[in-house]
Amino acid sequence: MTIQGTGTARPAGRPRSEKAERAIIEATLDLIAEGMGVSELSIEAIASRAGVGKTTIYRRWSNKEDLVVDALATLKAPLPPLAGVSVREDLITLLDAMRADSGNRRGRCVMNIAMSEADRHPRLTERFVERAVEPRRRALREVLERGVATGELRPDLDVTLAMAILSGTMMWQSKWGPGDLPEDLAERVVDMVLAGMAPPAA
Amino acid sequence: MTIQGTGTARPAGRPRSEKAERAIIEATLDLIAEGMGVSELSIEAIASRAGVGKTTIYRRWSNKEDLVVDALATLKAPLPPLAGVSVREDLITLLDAMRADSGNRRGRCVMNIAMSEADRHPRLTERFVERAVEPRRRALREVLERGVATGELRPDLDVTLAMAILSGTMMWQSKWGPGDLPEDLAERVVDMVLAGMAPPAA
Amino acid sequence: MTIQGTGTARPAGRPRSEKAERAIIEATLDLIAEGMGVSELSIEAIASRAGVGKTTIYRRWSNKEDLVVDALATLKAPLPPLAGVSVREDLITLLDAMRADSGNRRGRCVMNIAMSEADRHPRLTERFVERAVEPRRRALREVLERGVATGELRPDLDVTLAMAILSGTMMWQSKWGPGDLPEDLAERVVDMVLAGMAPPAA
Amino acid sequence: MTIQGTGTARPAGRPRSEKAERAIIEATLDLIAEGMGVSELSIEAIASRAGVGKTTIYRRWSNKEDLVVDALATLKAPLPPLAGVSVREDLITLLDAMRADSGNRRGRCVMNIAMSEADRHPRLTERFVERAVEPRRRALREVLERGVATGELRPDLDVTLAMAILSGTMMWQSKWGPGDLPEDLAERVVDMVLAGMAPPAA
DNA sequence: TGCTAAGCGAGACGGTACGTCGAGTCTTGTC
DNA sequence: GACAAGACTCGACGTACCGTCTCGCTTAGCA
Repeated sequence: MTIQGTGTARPAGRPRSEKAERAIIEATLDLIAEGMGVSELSIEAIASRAGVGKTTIYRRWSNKEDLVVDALATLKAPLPPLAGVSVREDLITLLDAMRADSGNRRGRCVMNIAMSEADRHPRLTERFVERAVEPRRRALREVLERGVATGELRPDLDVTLAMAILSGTMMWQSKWGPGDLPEDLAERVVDMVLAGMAPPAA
Repeated sequence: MTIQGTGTARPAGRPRSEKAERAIIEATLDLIAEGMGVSELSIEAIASRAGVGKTTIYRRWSNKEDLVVDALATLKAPLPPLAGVSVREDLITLLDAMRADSGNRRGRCVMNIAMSEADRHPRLTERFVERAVEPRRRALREVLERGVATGELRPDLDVTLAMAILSGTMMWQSKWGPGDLPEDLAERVVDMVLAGMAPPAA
Repeated sequence: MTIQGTGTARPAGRPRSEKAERAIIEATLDLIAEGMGVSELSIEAIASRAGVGKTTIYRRWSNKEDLVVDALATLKAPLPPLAGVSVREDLITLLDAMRADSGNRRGRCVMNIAMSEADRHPRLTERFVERAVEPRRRALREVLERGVATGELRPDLDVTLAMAILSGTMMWQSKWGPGDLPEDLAERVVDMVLAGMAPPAA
Repeated sequence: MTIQGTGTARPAGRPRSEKAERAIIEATLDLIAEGMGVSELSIEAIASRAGVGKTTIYRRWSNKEDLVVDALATLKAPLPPLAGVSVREDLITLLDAMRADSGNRRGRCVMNIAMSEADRHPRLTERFVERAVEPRRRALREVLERGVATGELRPDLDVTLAMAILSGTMMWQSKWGPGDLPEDLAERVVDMVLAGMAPPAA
């Protein structure tokens, strides 16, 4: 009505409280980390733990999924910087980051949510893949393709399949493996798998 | 007094209906296959779809977890018979069974449930692992150890790690790979991975 | 089929157990006396307290009402014998029987049931009135009419109204009056009411 | 902090809806009038008929009794004004109000409930007596005592007993008498009973 | 003495209502 | 106009009985 629009129009009235927003996200992650799935998670519990009214949540996110996606997104560690020297080292760096991500309670829950709610909440999965999975996938692909180019890996390598092997192994380990993954896990995986990816004679 | 006890004494009263039991399991699996997680799943819906009173469900299973475990357990395909000739062939057979298991809607849901509810419902996971995961793990281990013994695989092979690579790759593919997994997937995985497991010189 | 009907045909098979029947009635009355209404009363509770299967109850009574009617019917004290000398004495006798009937836990409950379930369970009421109320009403009417005939009561007495006054007063007392009705209550009521029923001059 | 407290501080949050409250009471009375006792009465039915969630009922009344008491309390007609001229006229006025109260479906049900649930739901009875019975009892007592004072009634009258006679007669009639009580019933009762209460000689 | 038919206790069956909890929405007064 | 508080309708929870239905066993008279 009286928005004169000097650039980004500041809406009338009291601005939204960033403190509330942070409290909501934190409460959500806490509850997820305490073992709740998207469905066990109760908006009422989040509101209560965050010291916030339910309205304040629904004003920002129209449903649980959206809130969960945003909460999980704040959690993923940034991609580690790659040395770019050898393929082996870069792979170990990447896989080790995955191991670390799954090493703590929260990270493990992120994976659970991501993997389990796939069929149930397609939009959640879609957004999660876009934000968290794709960047890692892209980095992995780049390293492998570089390896093929530099001759560190065999020229006929099925890069997609190789990605599946590397990622899948790490995920499987963090899911079904021993509670605390050994520190040199990434190294050992890369070494074993690389053997099948190395050029025939070398 | 007049219990003659020919082995297991039949308890007094009307015996439980096997038909009802089957209907409940079927309804549960149907609903899971339609995309419901353990939490979205409503006992009321199961009862209604099975044409059964809620009491009849609660009489047998005291909570949702127990029911879901029993339902999932009826679902897993039996282990495929192994030819036992070459390690490569047996591995392909095993991995292909995993691919098939995950190829249909129900199988995929089984995995989702199993993987997602792990932290949330520890008893569910425990029982599921015991019934479904362990037998497959054991078979895989046997094949690999046989390969080491016969010299088809390198003598210093880390069998546990190899198992993780094989299983993880298949799981990852069925989770994040294309909708319909290619028929020769198992073969390609085995071939690539075997390269790193074969004896050094041969 | 082979009933030859020598008088009352004994049906084939095991005869019904009188012990069970008595136990059921007793259990029913116990539970009513413990403050349950026709609706709070649960067949399951009756069966359990009587040490009897539910079938055994339903075989005899097709619904709760019928059972309750039969149970209550066993409870009413028989009408007291009337001296037949003076109207005043006979009235006191009758009213005192009503007082005694309502003086104990069970009797009071009978009245509660009878009065409360009237609109709800018309058939119950109907049968209860027929068995328990009518005989008393008839006795009262006879005494009053005899009084009119003998001149002990005024000739233009509205007998029906007089009955209502006498009965109603007793019922009201047993319902809203003090817990233990005074022993001479009937006498005092009759005396006060008779004053209005006596012949004008006398 | 900022509660200025102009008398009774309004509690935080959305205030309770009076409309819902009225709808619940109305639905309750409707169902009672349709012949349901306290026990047949289902909260679910009340909620559904009132177009209200069950929670909204349980938020206000913690059990059926409390709801029923409140519902019945809204029903009782206010005490009729008394002319205060003659005892006879005032008694007729009071008794006629009782007759009218019991003349309609709802009123009759009120009495049924009140009388039947006495032993079963002591708190219900207690509160009902306090709200509905006591005021009438008090009015009746005052008229009778005035009559004794003015000499319209005999000086040695047992007022309590007289009250029982008058009230009991009316209740008995409305319970066991003909469906539609005659219009002059109160008059006739008072006249007959007064005869026994009038001063000896006059 | 053994057969047949009904009664018996136990208890499972498909249902209905209970009283509780949380979802997502709406409605207050305050900031 | 955002905020906390909390009432709103709705629907699932797990429990208790309903009245019906098997079960295997008992109890009688008739053969």
